[in-house]
Amino acid sequence: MKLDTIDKQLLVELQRDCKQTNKELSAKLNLSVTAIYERIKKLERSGLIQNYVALLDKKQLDLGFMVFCHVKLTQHSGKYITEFEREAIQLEEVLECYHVSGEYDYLLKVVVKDMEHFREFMINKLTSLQHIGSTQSSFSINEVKNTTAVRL
Amino acid sequence: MKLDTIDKQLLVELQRDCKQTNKELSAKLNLSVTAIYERIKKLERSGLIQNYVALLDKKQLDLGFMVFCHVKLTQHSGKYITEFEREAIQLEEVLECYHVSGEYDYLLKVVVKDMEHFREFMINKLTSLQHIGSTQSSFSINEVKNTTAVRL
DNA sequence: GCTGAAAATATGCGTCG
DNA sequence: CGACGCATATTTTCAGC
Repeated sequence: MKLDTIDKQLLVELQRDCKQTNKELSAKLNLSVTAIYERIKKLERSGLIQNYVALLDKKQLDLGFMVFCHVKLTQHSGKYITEFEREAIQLEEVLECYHVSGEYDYLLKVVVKDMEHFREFMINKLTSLQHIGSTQSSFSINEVKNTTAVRL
Repeated sequence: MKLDTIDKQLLVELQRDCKQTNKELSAKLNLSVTAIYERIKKLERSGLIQNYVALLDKKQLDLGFMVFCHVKLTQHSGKYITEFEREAIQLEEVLECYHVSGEYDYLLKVVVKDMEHFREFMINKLTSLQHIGSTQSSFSINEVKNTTAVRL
């Protein structure tokens, strides 16, 4: 889909705060409420806007402990990869999972309450997955930047 | 803030789709529209709901190339750390940046169009930051899971 | 893309358990 | 205190141009 300057401004705004009313957006972008409405619907239909979500404060939910787990599989056949991925997706502590290049096969972003819970996760969930070779974990000491908004 | 079962269900729903109407939510949770409204306002006021955002399809925006950059600083004094972080935050290609434990000091999630653009980013932006020692990059081969929603 | 009206929703209030 | 129903302010959504 081809985007003009107004579409891009609109996406910048919606990535920042998707609960703004069309009226507010129309004032910012100097367009009528209907024009804003039509543009947003078009962006939604095209799939460019995937969904609208609420972002929560993980600290308040006792999920302030973030760990990046690098995972190596024992073998790399298609069957092993598919099986590992199917199981990894199910783990609620795993917010993100990427098949990556380099020494390790996967990079996982894991969110738990504290070290105790991470230990539980490692023992009972991650290392008991099929085909897991070795893992290496890095703990987040400080979240310097974390945004879902991309440049336009 | 103390959350009961209904609050948790509400947060599950809002993490999935924050554009649902209070009417839809009231049907799902068997509560009145007003009760849903009051609960959401309370969750917003407490800061537990941080914000509402639109998530976009990066592929369609020509940002389908994701790279994880592990960064080592030349020194680790407070001054160097602060300076690196202040500069890293500014980079639009960097969606996330964490100070982490382990061999490398930082883990960055970088989003660009393709390898060419990543090369540009490395040469002109990342490696020209102050106090950068070495870096090691892993390319995302496959995004297996990527969610913003946490368990409740 | 705009204006203007209709339908749906959000929001504030008084009241009840 | 928190849930409810009702009344009204706002917003969304849809014609017609």
